[in-house]
Amino acid sequence: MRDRRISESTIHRLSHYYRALTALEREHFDTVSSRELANREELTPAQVRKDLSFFGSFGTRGLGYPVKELKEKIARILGIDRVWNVALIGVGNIGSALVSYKEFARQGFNIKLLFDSDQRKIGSNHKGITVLGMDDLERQLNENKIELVILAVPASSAQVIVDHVVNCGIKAILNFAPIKLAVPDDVFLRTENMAMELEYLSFSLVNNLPRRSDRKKT
Amino acid sequence: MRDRRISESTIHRLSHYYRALTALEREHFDTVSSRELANREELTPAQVRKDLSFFGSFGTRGLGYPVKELKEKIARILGIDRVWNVALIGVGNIGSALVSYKEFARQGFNIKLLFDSDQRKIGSNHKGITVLGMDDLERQLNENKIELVILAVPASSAQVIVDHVVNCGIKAILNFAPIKLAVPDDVFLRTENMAMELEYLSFSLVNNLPRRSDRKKT
DNA sequence: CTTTTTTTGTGAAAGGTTTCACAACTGGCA
DNA sequence: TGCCAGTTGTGAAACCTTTCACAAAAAAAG
Ligand SMILES: NC(=O)c1ccc[n+]([C@@H]2O[C@H](COP(=O)([O-])OP(=O)(O)OC[C@H]3O[C@@H](n4cnc5c(N)ncnc54)[C@H](O)[C@@H]3O)[C@@H](O)[C@H]2O)c1
Ligand SMILES: NC(=O)c1ccc[n+]([C@@H]2O[C@H](COP(=O)([O-])OP(=O)(O)OC[C@H]3O[C@@H](n4cnc5c(N)ncnc54)[C@H](O)[C@@H]3O)[C@@H](O)[C@H]2O)c1
Repeated sequence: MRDRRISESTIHRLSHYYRALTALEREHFDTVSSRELANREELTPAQVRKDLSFFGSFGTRGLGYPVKELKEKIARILGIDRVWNVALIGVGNIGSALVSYKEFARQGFNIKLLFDSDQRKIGSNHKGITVLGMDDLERQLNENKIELVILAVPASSAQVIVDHVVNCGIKAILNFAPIKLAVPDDVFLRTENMAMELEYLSFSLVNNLPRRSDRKKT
Repeated sequence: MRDRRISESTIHRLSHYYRALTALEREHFDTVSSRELANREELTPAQVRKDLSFFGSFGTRGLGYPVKELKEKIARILGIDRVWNVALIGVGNIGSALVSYKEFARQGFNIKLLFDSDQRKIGSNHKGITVLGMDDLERQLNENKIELVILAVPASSAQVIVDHVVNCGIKAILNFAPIKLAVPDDVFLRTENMAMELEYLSFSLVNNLPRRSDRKKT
């Protein structure tokens, strides 16, 4: 954690390394070389070493990286060595799918509260969590120490709700509505856009690109 | 469509332009400047002009770009000026959410077939589409001229199914399982990884990055 | 204990993307 | 008709990311 401005690509690759290390741990590897780690996620050894070098020296020359330790270090860097309290707003098609997504819980993202504006949904139960109404938003977010909000509402309501959420002091939002949302500079916002991925595939098909590419700009 | 190798970032930005142009059309604008287009999607005017210049000269100096025409041109480039027949495999939490996703249909991605291996799901109906069993896969994909497959099955079965799908001649796959899948070089594969986006937010929070960034590498 | 093998960590080079800056062109107006 | 304001299209520059290549270090072999 020196002076640097770490690139988004590097951070995304850390997520890949974390996933590969989880598998390696399960397979009882004690150490792993940059080459093996790279192979598992379709990257290059040099990239692995360069990425890790931004954060310190974790390996042993001639031997490689200690699997368990490196995994913990990366978890630390990514901030997933702890539990994050998450609220999800909009318990519709995609919202209710996300509530059941085990990967989130496994990485420490604990969906603790659900909100919806639909009277028929308020009070209903999803995976043991009761859906709350929007009027209670601010108090509930505070009382439950929510730090992260997932937005799964229609595009037409998204900006209004983001404003509200930001007003409650939330600094990180994952948005699923396919729309550009405005937030203050100190709020982190990421937007998942699945249609965009399909469009990329469609472009690839009609242009018959010479080489496929998985993952989105690492 | 000259000689070039268009970057992934440029393609993703074309999707953004398309979205902005759709809105501009609805608002009855006839022309739009690179500045206005850039503002709407939080990009720079120079980038808009550079991106478009890879594909031709669509604007008029002193005036800007014709909204309707540019939108059509971009649809053409992205390959969304036609209907793509899509099959979805794995009608679980996320799979059934995706069936209801209107944005896909709106952009010409027509989810025509649903598959699942679960006996209880086979024969059931989602948005008017009957879920089929996996043994019928090859014949159905061929008969229905499916060109694109969405995979929403557990990570543990994903590779086996991809192999099967590739064997049926499918050249484009959108995968939701958080796992690295192997496909031949002539098959386009994209993997949506939502946990990765949350991890990026978590990293941002603990490292208090100086500036937020929406969208994934443009 | 010495040599060989392996593999990291990292400057430097190469490659790629974004931004700059301005000539060239268009439309409108006098 | 000539001039002005506006805006594109695009080389060149600046910036950023990836790959290369190798010295340094450690482990393994002899
Ligand atoms: N369905 C998908 O697979 C999918 C995929 C990607 C993105 N998205 C996007 O996710 C969003 C939700 O999609 P969906 O298919 O789940 O729609 P949906 O209509 O099923 O769900 C939206 C939910 O938000 C609630 N809601 C509406 N206005 C609200 C408000 N002001 N405050 C609180 N809750 C409110 C509704 O009651 C509903 O439960 C949309 O923006 C959509 O474009 C959906
Ligand atoms: N739930 C989410 O919000 C979410 C989000 C992102 C990614 N994902 C990923 O998407 C995938 C599906 O997640 P889910 O929550 O919908 O799980 P799920 O268990 O609800 O659905 C999986 C479906 O796949 C079917 N299936 C299993 N094996 C199959 C096979 N061999 N052939 C055909 N169908 C088969 C199952 O019958 C089930 O209907 C997982 O890989 C998950 O990690 C889920």
